[in-house]
Amino acid sequence: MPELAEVEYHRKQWDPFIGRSARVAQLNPRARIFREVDPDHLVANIEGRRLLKSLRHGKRIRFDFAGGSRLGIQLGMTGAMRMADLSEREALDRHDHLVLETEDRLFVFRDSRMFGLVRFSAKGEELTWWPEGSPDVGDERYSRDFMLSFLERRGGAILKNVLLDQEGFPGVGNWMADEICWRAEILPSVRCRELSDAQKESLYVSVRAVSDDALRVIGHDYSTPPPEWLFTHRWKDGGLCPLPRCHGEPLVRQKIAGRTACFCRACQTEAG
DNA sequence: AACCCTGTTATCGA
DNA sequence: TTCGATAACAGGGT
Repeated sequence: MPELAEVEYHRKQWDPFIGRSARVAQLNPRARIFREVDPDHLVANIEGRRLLKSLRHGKRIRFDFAGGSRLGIQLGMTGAMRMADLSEREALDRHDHLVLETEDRLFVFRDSRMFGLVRFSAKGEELTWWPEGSPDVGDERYSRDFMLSFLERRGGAILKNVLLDQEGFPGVGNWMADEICWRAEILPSVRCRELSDAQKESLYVSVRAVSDDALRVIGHDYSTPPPEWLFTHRWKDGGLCPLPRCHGEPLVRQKIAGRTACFCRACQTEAG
């Protein structure tokens, strides 16, 4: 389920862990999420070390432990972080692939489909999996120039596809991409090089606005977004555009660039 | 029972 | 090179 704001919410679920150390209570080394790490190495360098802080970049989470160990978590389609009471130790799910236990809590990473990923770097090992120095879309330092040069580089590609590219729009997923296009009043099927300057400006403003709104509402406590967002209507059969200007045009669902896109034919246009 | 999925990567061919 | 379509991953919801 997770993109930018959902990932932020999941990251915070382990906040009570900060300042404490844990032992690994459950880890299935054959689970696919460990395909890029050596589980023994990970365990040896995490157990007994205090968690110092957590960070997020786009859809990636990072936990920094005392002694220089860094644990990376990517939630994939179905990943979830949670805190649980010690009493739940006997009731763990078969998809709870990584469970850390402090003196009074369990901290669980669950992922049923296992499209998620665990990464790890001990002290001195290179952080190849963490993007440094390129702000994600939820960061106010995410700049116009960065977005514009990425759009230029991918000029021949379909906008929806480019919005989903984590290199250019770190954190954007399927619903955010649709929400961004809808707020910018641009059809998701346009080629990037067809966008006018005004549309590109509108796109940038929408990227930042959707990211900030999502972090504020969903990232804060997983609230349901208000009906003013496309979000609330996009999966409903017979969903109507909530913008007053088109008087409730039926929303269209269509596969674009391999993913289901949802848009309003009246509000969103091709050319600027 | 068939079909869907808020993600990512590899591969093929245009 | 760049892009899009497709499959694959593996499970659960409708």
